[in-house]
Amino acid sequence: MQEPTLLLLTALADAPRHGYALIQEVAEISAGRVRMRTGTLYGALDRLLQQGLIEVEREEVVDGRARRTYALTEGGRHVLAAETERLRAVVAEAERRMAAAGPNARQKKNPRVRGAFA
Amino acid sequence: MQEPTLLLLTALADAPRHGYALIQEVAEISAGRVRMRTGTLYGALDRLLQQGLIEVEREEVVDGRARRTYALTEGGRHVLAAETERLRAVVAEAERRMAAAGPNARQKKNPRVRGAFA
DNA sequence: CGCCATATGTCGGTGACAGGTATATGTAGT
DNA sequence: ACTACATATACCTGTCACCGACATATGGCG
Repeated sequence: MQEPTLLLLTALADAPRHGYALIQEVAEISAGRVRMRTGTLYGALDRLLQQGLIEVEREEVVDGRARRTYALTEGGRHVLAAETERLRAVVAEAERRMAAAGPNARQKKNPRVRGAFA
Repeated sequence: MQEPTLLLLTALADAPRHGYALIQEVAEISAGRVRMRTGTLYGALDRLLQQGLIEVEREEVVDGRARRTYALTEGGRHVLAAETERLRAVVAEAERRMAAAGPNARQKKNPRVRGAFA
């Protein structure tokens, strides 16, 4: 599971939401870092729907615009819980190792951080 | 960045290691969950090398077998730190939302967790 | 001698995601 | 009235990380 998908499940964790609202919610959760495209969104929703992690809670028409609201299923909630648990363990391990190497980590003169995405 | 790559950086966080040792280290970190294939490993190493996040620390021949040892660069250490920080925030947010919905989360009769990978 | 662990690498396929485009309506600015 | 933007859905194509299989080679064990 990649980050966009994880953020989607997270955005649905406290309340059901429709597609467009999820884009905004994801942007908010990630502090503006992740601007999810519609292609990514609806592709991911289809996938999650198929996996039974989310379900269509209701379909309505608001102001002449169709709106489909999605909700986490029980299974989706379990997967999200397991995923966060797993990630927390990895994060803890990474931090433990960085701390262990920190004191005597050798310093190079030319870090030369090329494209570094983060 | 996907999990295999993150685990690779984590495995290098406390000490330099060579390719094959990284596969075992990753398995250990993930409690046996992730069994990294050589295709994934060397592809990822090439990518990380190119991005300047790791570097070849030394090449030697041990018992007739070539061994290439990789180490995190300064840049790689920064990226790993940023990545863990970011993930920690997402995990915290997901847990906060799950707790917020938990008390009154409606229970469905047919969870029907299909392939759920986690 | 065969099998396994160690150790490196390549190649083809798959699937998630990015980016662009299409469609349609309501709202706000000029 | 025209333009631009926000809301809201959906498809389609390309890219890239990862998977699985295969290839190659040495050393140790039974």
